[in-house]
Amino acid sequence: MTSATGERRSGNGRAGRDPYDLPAVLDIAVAAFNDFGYEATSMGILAERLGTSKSAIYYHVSGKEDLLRLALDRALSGLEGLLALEGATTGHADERLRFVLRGAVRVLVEELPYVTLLLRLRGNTEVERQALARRREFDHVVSGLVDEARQEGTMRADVDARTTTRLLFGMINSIVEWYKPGGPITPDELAEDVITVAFDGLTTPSTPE
Amino acid sequence: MTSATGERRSGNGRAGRDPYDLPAVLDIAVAAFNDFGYEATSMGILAERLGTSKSAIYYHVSGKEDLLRLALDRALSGLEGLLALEGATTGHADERLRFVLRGAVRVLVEELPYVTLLLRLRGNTEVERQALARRREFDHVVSGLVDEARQEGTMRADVDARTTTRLLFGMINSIVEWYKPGGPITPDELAEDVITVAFDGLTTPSTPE
DNA sequence: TAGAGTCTACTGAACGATCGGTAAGTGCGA
DNA sequence: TCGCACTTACCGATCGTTCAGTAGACTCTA
Repeated sequence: MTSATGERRSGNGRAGRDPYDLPAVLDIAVAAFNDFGYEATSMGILAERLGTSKSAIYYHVSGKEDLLRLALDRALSGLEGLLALEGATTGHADERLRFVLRGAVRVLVEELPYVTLLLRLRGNTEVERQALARRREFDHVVSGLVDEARQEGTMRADVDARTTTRLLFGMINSIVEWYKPGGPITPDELAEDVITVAFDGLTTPSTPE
Repeated sequence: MTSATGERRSGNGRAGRDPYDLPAVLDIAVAAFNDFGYEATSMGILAERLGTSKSAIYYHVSGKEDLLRLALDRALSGLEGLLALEGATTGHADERLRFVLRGAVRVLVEELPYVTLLLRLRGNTEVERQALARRREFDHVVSGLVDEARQEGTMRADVDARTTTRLLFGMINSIVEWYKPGGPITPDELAEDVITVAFDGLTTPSTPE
């Protein structure tokens, strides 16, 4: 028997297992959403993974969409918080951009399942559309940093600005599809690699002779 | 009334509309799968988009999963065909890699909805898992090219090879999420931009003085 | 300290809606 | 008359959700 929060401790109403709190339910729900996709995850298999009944979930949240809303808010809060930090608001655009990109990698890794869910949205429901709007706003701010860095002259201007931003995000966002925390590469190394590849490219650096 | 294949031409059994053939059904199905997600797309709304009944779809395909299988096969065939071309098999690794990346962008744009569907798979069913296996095999071959280019010395070796490949694919695959054919940027320009950003990075090139 | 009542955290059965898919019938051009 | 390309009607299964009930820990009163 695998229990998420340790052994039975009594104190609850029913069976011999710790009662779930909302964060624990959310963790397991988001993991399932990422495994199967949100739509393909039924409340039934969610209950199975939690080791409870379907209806028990409704004690903690008001429904399936509520789980999604809570999860997306967590991911978006992490990203939005990043933009409020000092490193993102002061200094040269080039430095601010690097700060935000490093930070984005950090948030992405720290909140991996939540950001993964966010990045796979399709916008079917109102909850999803609102989350997508917040995500676009984040993208928009970073896009502004790219523009500034180009005007500063530190960033190449022979590639369209929008294309640049999108390729940049494509690279970073792809991390959720393959990065495994606890693996051989640390989050800091990952952020460093992203900055290196993004700014300097894959070609062997020409050493001054 | 919007009709995909022109105006009514008679000749069918029931209503006054051209009969669908399989490719036409597939096109509309894949578009719907991409709009809502495969699981979230019901045969009912698929029929609605086709302007027919649910059961009419079953005249053309054996079921929902069959539509998915046909669509994924089309995307994968495009990518696999690319690896068989001469430019992908002869020459320096660096040149072959650039050829394949350019080609990947081309296939991605030409078969945009189909590749989009492929890149969003979660592996819930056997059909999806087999498609993912073929996709991994494609990735594996390109990954080999990256390895060769590093050994040739043309590609930087201070970033982990797997990480390099994944960031590269992340950048390219992200194209399906934002590229709109018929927009201001042509597929050739897009491929060129990808190669530029990937190999030379975003930093302003230092002009020899 | 007994007993009544309250609260938390569920259980199990059932709901109407919708799912993918099937069966049988049919208008119409060849 | 044949058969292509559908049609309407319907199937059992599963969906997210609701509801009444309840075991056990806790609090309050006498």
